[in-house]
This record gives sequence, structure tokens and C-alpha cells, in this order.
Amino acid sequence: MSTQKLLQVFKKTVSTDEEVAKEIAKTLIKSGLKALETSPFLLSNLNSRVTRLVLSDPHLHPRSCVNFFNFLQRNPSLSSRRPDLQAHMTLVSRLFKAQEFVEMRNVLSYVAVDENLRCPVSDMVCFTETDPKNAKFVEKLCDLLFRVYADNGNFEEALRVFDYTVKKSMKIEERTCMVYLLALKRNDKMEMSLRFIQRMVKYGVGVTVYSMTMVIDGLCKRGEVERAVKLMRELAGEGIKPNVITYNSFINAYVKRKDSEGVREMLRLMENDNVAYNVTTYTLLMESCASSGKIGEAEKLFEEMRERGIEADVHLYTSMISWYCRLENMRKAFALFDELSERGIVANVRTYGALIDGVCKAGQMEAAENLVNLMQTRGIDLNQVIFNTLMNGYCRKGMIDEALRLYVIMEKKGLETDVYTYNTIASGLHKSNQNEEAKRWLFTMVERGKTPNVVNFTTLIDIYCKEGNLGEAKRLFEEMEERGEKPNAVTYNVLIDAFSKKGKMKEAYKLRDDMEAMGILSEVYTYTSLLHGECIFGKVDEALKLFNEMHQRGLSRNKITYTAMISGLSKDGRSDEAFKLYDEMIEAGFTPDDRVYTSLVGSVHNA
DNA sequence: TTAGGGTTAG
Repeated sequence: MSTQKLLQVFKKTVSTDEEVAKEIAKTLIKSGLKALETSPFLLSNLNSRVTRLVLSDPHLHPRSCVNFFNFLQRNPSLSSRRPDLQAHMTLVSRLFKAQEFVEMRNVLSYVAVDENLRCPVSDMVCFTETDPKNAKFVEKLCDLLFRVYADNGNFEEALRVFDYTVKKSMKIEERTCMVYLLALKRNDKMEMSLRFIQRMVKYGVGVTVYSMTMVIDGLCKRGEVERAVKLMRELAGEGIKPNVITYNSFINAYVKRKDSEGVREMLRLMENDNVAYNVTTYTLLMESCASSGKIGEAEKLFEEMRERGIEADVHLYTSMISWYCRLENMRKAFALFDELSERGIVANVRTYGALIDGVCKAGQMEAAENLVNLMQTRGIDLNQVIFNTLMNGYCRKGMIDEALRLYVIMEKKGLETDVYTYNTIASGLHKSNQNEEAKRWLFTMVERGKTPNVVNFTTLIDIYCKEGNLGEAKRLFEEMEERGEKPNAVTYNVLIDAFSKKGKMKEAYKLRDDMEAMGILSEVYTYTSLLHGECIFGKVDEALKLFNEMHQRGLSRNKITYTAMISGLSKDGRSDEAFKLYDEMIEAGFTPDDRVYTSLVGSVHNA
């Protein structure tokens, strides 16, 4: 190597930060990032000061600064040379001046996710080269930081930014706050959400119906309707009026809760406020009627809606198709499916899903497959729900192998298998008396990190019950509660049925009382199980007491209730009463099966 | 900018 060259190398190694920075900037301007990547010399001389110098070089366009910055962030071999906080802030203030707010936000999200960089806003402001008194800049900085923290789920830090903003008497937009409220809602942090909207009001953020509805809807979805109502009243005092969407949130909650008085109260409020129903309101009201068996009323509402000139949409049609499927009126469901296309509405995957489920439940798997094909030819692909629906259809027919075939396809397609998938297969196996396999699927589900829900627990509890292992069933029931998963009527009924069949009536009644104490009403299943238990063990009068109580509580008896009661009376030789119930059963529209006749014949002998 | 529709257990 010549002396000249040696000298050059030497000079280069002792280059000052300024020289290196200038060189980098020059390279970036002249030949872009690519050239820099192939300059190990420049990169090896990179340090935090050089980075800052480059980022603040006025010859370098802000866009190039961003490219350089991202290159440092993303290049794995440069992990030790990541930009420090000051570098971030240098770039942020440059981007502010260039009005590049999207980029500004991207840079700030690096700060938000990095624990080493995260710090109070006041500290960040100190690092900027803008005049710290530049209120507009600090305001924008706070706005973006608040959004970034909200997006990253760092709600505490976001709140600190909000407080800083308030303390410095800076302006904060409702839109910004809504980003935060929405993130809280998505993360089910309604407690924080409620406190925050109250702070918004207190600190003079112009709260509108949008923010209010977001919080109200979140509360309603968690079943905390009373708190939502309270909030609405509170905000009414601030001059914020609910609109049709706010009311729909409430109506939805009351409908789900089967609280018709609640629904009526909201409709009254709407009338007082002169808020007109829209298609969503009708969808909810119609669903409410249909699910309580008042199909005629639901249809009347549909007429009324059209008379008022409100157009049905795909949501409403899907909902209607779904309720006609539940009523096993497939003819009507298909008629609606045709009708929606005639009206120029495009069916989507949920519409097909409703119809496919209907035909699956009717046992028409070929028709279901045809619908899937039709859907695909119209450019809609199968999703998780469609797969689950089809698997359930096959399982109900005892065609477990077909269901498992779909499971394999589902996995191959990269679709996530969920609690529905596993439960469907497990209960299918359970029905086919493959209990060990059924349990194995549920255990596998948990091993794969899916959190079991109340349905999964209930299925497993039912399997143990049917195996006669009440100890394990009860243990699971307790484990479920410990895990914070609330049992529902089905869970209780499964256990009540198991204890009743074993003649452990004391335990069975205790469970019934616990259930009612939790605010869960007894159902036909509850009564029928208890009644059946009493009958098996000869306590026919106790059974009759339950049978009559059902009527008093407005619960309609089903075929199984009658069958159990008739068989109980027959065994006890109370033939007349048994035959009287038989007539009543026919009158109620049930078709007695062999068991009923065998019992009745026996009753004559027993008498 | 805020609301509504399809899938699992007795």
C-alpha cells in the first residue's frame, strides 16, 4: 500500500462526526440508501451523534431522513446503532415543519413501544430543536403520542399525555379522544372508558354523541345497561343528545337480555326525543319478536318499515333468513334469499352462513355443499364459521369422518380452528359414544392455548355426567368458576339432570336454588330433570308439584316432560291420571312415542 | 367518527 493511500485510510479513521455525517448525507442525496448499505466504512463510523447530525442536515430532504431512520431501525446488523430519543425528536420536529404528520406518527410509535425511549412528554419536548414554546408543535406532538399509545394499548401512558395536555391548557380534539375510547372499548376496558369520558367533559373537550355512543355501546355489550343509562342522563345535562344509534345500542342490549320493558322504555324515549327508527332499529325489534316466537309481529314490523319508506338491507335479510331457518321454515328462508338479490342486495358470507346452517340443521348436507359451491362461484370464500357450520351439520348426522375431513381442510387452508370447532367435534363424538375421543379433543384444544368457554366446560361436564363420574363433573364445575367462567342455565341443567337421575335429589335441588340465586331462571329442562328424578324414585306427588309449578311459572312442558310424568304416574298405578295427561299431551300437539304407550299399558297392571 | 346479521353445549 502506498503512503498516499495509507494516509487516506488514516485520515478516514480519524474523521470527525461532522465529516462522517456530511459524507452520509452526501451519499444519501446522490445515490440513496442502497449506496449507504454498501458502504461499511460509513456505517462503522456511525454513532448517535452522527445520526442526529444527519437527521438535522438541512440539505437532506425530510423524506430521505425518514428513509435513513427506518434503515437504522430495521437493519438487524445495526441493532447497536439504533437512533436514540434525541434522534427521534430531531426527526419529529423536522417532520412537523414539513407537515408530514403520518411519518411523524410512525416515528413516535417507535418511542411508544421501546421501554428505553419512553418518557414523559415534558422530557421529549426538551429534546426537540424547535422552540419549546412552539405551542402548535407541542400540541401536535401530544395529539400523536396520545393516539400512538392508545393504538399500542398503553392506556396509562396515553392518560399521562392527556393530563399533560390539560395541564398546559392545550387544545385536544374529540377525534383524538375517540381513538382512545375506541381502543379502550376494543380491549374491554369500560371502567377506564367511563372515567375518561367524564374527564373529557370536565376538561372541556367538546364531547359529542359519537363519544357518548361509543362508551354507552361498550357498557351495553358488557351487560352494564344501567350504568349506560346513567351516563346518558349525566351527559344530557351537558346538552348531549342521544341519536338513533345510541338508542339502537340500548335496544340491542335489552333485546339480548330479553327485557321487553327495557325495550319499550327506550322506544318511549325515542318518541319523546323525536328520533325516528332506522333499518337497524327495525332489525333489532324484529329479531326480538322472532326470538320470542312472535313471528307475526315481526312480519308486521317489516311491513311497517317498508310503508315508512325504509329500505331493507343485507343485515336485515340475513337476520330474517336466520330466524326462518330457526323455525325450520326453509321455504321462506330461500324465498327471502331470492328476494334480496331481486332488490339488488348482494348476499355476503354471513347471509350464506345463515342459509347453510339452516339446511345443515335440516340434515340436508348435499344442499349445504351446493350452497357452498354457489357462494364460491360468486367469489366468496369459505371462512371459519362456514367450516364450523358444515362440521356441525355432519356431526349431527353422526358423520364424524366427514367433519374430521373438513377439519383437516380447514387447517390446511390456514384457517384458525376455534372453540366452536373443537366443541362441535367433541359433542359429535360424545353423541356417537366415543367419550374418550371427545374428551381428548377438548383437552387438545386447551393444550393448543385456546381458553375454554362456558360451552366447552358444559360439554365436558356433560360427558363426565353421562359416564356417571359426578365427582369429576362437580370438580370441573368448580374449576370453571375459579377460572372466572360463569355457568349458565345449560351448565346447571346438565348437573341437575345427572344428580336427579341418580336419585340425589337434595343435591339437585341445591343446584337449582344456587342457579336461581344467581339470577338464572329455571327452564323446561330444569323442571323436567327434577321431575324425572322424582318419578324414577317413586315420589310422584313431588313430581306433580313440579309439573304444576311449571305451568304457574308460564313454562310450557315439552314431549319429554309429559313422557316422564306419564311414566311416573303409570309406574305408581295411577292409571286415570296417566291417561288424562296422555290426552293433554296430544292436545298440546305432541306425538307420544313407544315409551308412553308401554307405560300406559303397564299402568293398568300396576293398578 | 357512534348501532344491527351467520357457527358450539342440556
